[in-house]
Amino acid sequence: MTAATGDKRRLILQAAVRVFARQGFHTCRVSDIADEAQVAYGLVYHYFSSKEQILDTLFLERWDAMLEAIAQADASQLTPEAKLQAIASFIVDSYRHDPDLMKVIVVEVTRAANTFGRTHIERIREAYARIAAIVEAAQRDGHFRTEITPEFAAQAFYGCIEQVLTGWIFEPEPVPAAALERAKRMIVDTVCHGLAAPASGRPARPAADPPLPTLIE
Amino acid sequence: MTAATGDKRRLILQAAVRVFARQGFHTCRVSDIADEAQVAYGLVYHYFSSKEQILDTLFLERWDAMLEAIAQADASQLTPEAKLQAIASFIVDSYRHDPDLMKVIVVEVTRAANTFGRTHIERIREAYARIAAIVEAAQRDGHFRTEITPEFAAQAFYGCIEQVLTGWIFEPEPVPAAALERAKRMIVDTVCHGLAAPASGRPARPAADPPLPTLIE
Amino acid sequence: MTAATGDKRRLILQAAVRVFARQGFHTCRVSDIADEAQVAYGLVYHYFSSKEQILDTLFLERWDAMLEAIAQADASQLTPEAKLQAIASFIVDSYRHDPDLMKVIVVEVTRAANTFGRTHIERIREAYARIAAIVEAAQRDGHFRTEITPEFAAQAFYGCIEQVLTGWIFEPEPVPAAALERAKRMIVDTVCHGLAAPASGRPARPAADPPLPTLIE
Amino acid sequence: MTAATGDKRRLILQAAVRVFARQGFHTCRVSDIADEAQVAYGLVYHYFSSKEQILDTLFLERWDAMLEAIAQADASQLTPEAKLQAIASFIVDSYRHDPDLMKVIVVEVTRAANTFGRTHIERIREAYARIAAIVEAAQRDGHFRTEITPEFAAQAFYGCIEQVLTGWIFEPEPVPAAALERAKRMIVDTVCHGLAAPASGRPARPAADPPLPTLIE
DNA sequence: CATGAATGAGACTTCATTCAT
DNA sequence: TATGAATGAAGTCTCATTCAT
Repeated sequence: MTAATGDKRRLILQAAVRVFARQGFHTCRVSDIADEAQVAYGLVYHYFSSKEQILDTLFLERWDAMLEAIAQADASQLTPEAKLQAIASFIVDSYRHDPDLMKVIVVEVTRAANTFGRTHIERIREAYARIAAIVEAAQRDGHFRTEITPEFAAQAFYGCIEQVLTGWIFEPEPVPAAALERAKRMIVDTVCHGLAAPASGRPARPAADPPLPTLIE
Repeated sequence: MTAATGDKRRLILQAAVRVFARQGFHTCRVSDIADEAQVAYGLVYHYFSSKEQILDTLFLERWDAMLEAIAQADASQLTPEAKLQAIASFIVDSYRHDPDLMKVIVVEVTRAANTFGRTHIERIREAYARIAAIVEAAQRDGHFRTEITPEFAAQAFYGCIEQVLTGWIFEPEPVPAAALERAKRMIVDTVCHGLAAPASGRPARPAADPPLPTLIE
Repeated sequence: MTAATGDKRRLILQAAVRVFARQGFHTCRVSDIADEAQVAYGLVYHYFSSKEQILDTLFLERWDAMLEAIAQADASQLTPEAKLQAIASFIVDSYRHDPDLMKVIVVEVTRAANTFGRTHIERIREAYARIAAIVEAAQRDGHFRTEITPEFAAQAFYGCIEQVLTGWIFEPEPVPAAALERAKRMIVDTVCHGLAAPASGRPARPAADPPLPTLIE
Repeated sequence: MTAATGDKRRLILQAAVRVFARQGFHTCRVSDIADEAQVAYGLVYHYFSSKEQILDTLFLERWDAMLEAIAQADASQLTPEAKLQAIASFIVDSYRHDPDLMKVIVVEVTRAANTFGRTHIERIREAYARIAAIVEAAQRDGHFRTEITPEFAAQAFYGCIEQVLTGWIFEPEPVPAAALERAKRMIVDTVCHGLAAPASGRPARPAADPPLPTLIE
């Protein structure tokens, strides 16, 4: 007996992660995936109906885990800031655990406004909505201020994380674990407390917004 | 004779923006661009050596304008927060002025880690570096606190903006001007002052970081 | 144990008839046959060496029955017209008994001039030859006139039948039994006595063949 | 200037006729057509959207010519028998003019009950209907007897012709012109006057239809 | 400058067939 | 017998790019 059923299927998925990460979804060929998995070309189509479906499968598996993580954070007894910390940690740890997979998800799905992003937009927005719900609750109980709408706050928080991931993705060398840990803290620190020095106080919103010069021709 | 030289060239570039925005770079055909521009197929190759070069041209034109805008902001006498405000405004106004172009740049270039993003990585990082320089100066003169590294701060700031843009990009309907204006302020407000209510004070960094449960299997 | 040996083999053949009839030989997959027969994929190849061989088997089984029927008709004491009637009846009854099988034979074999028709051409012509032999004998004993060559007469007779079958094959609904019976009679009536009204007499072959306008450019 | 526009398009159509006739639609490759036409592979797809569309084009062009020929025959002042003669002549002459094209139409379309035959069934039936109309008119004015329904008569007539064509199609050698001419006459003679010797008279329909032995098991 | 027909390499997908169990 | 995973050759269609006019 060789191995469990679905053995090769998992092999193909893992190979696809490496190939998509290395070459990009549009640039790689199905044969690249088969070669990487060391299986016959046709076997890819035995398990998946198309190249797209492989990516869909990868995304959905991982994204559902993230939705679950956000839900768990939300359901916890932590402070709002700690909840965001838990989410940021989950995503960063996901990256640590499988950087290629996170690269694929960020590069090929969540930003692919014309292809997979469009396909999975509902699932993606579900994550933002759950983060926004955490913020909204925090505003109600006074932990967070109300000038920032929850939806915007969720975008800022998630955008901050994704940008950090993007930075790592572009790095040629693996990112040291310490940098990952530092990023976890800085993400939440920045989003919760801002860049401004506390001394400077909150400028209580500039009395008159300085008319910013539009630099567009 | 009809118009100035380069007339058709500009027509093709503008058509490419619309087509790339609508269908995506990889999904569209050169003939789609020619059709959209209402010029002959071959003329596209008279002005550009490849489909890639069209996107390169679009990106470089716009990105250089952004680098210039950041430089201008940095060189100004504004407070650090106002400088960031100027940059955010520039980008949001760029979106208002030509949403398709910004969509193309964000979707097809700055996140395309395997293709154009890789090609233009130096130019892209130049923007982050310039923002980081603004933050660094602000830290030196006490406006900004030093717990957040300038590089990280730049990522957070730009990531926040790009996420907001991404949200708009995914919207089926045009975003109202008021929403754009509101976003400009919220971006800077969030990044500079954070989500936390001032009453809650800066938690002075939790004495002991709560060991966050890693949800990775 | 369930049933006799070759049980599954027969199951596969019957399933193949339905699948070939429904989808056509070229358009169906071997897996479609296995699914229809509710047997494992590999079992098809246990009993048959290829998809082609399944069709060959189906054709040969049925066609030999037809050759036998023609031979029986020929050997009988019936009048020539009754012999043709017996053959027409046999074919029509074959259709009634298993329309799918007849459809497969007509559509996939007897007209498939480049594939199976070519392969089985000898067997197919054997049928025409036997019909021609009946006509020839009828001409010798004065029942049939000699202006029509026996070979041509056989083609006309068989072609008439096959066209009627083809019409039924294209029908979406099953053909009522009464229509089948009517067709049996009309086929022989037409081929033996023609469309012309008896009053009009045989025009003794037009003295001068009117030069028919060739409509080919 | 080389040649008229559509030059290559016509070249491809003609090559397709030869290739479809030689190898069959399902068995040939698009590259075979391109090779036969001595044009680049891609040019085939410049003019036709698929291999299927090439066959559709060939069929429709020719079939419409046939419908027109039938209409012309019907509109003429000829006797019913001469009208059928004109139609048979047209089809036989079509075969003489381009045997490959007729082979393709008969083999790949009019009998392809699951593929092209189904697609073009309406157009095909239009031909039968027009022939039936001729027969019906002949019945009304007493030229043709009424025991055979016009629809059946049309099937018999057309089936007879198609069977003759099929015989030629299976011949390895070109059919001599004399054989074509002979066939034209025999087709109409058979269908109009039948095989039975005139002496034998019309058997006034057998008083009691002899119960024909069903040879089906 | 402008046109669009022509080229052909390349990629996805299908599916008949084999084979280990 | 029976199963269905595994194989890989083959074919359709796409489309960036070239080129003759």
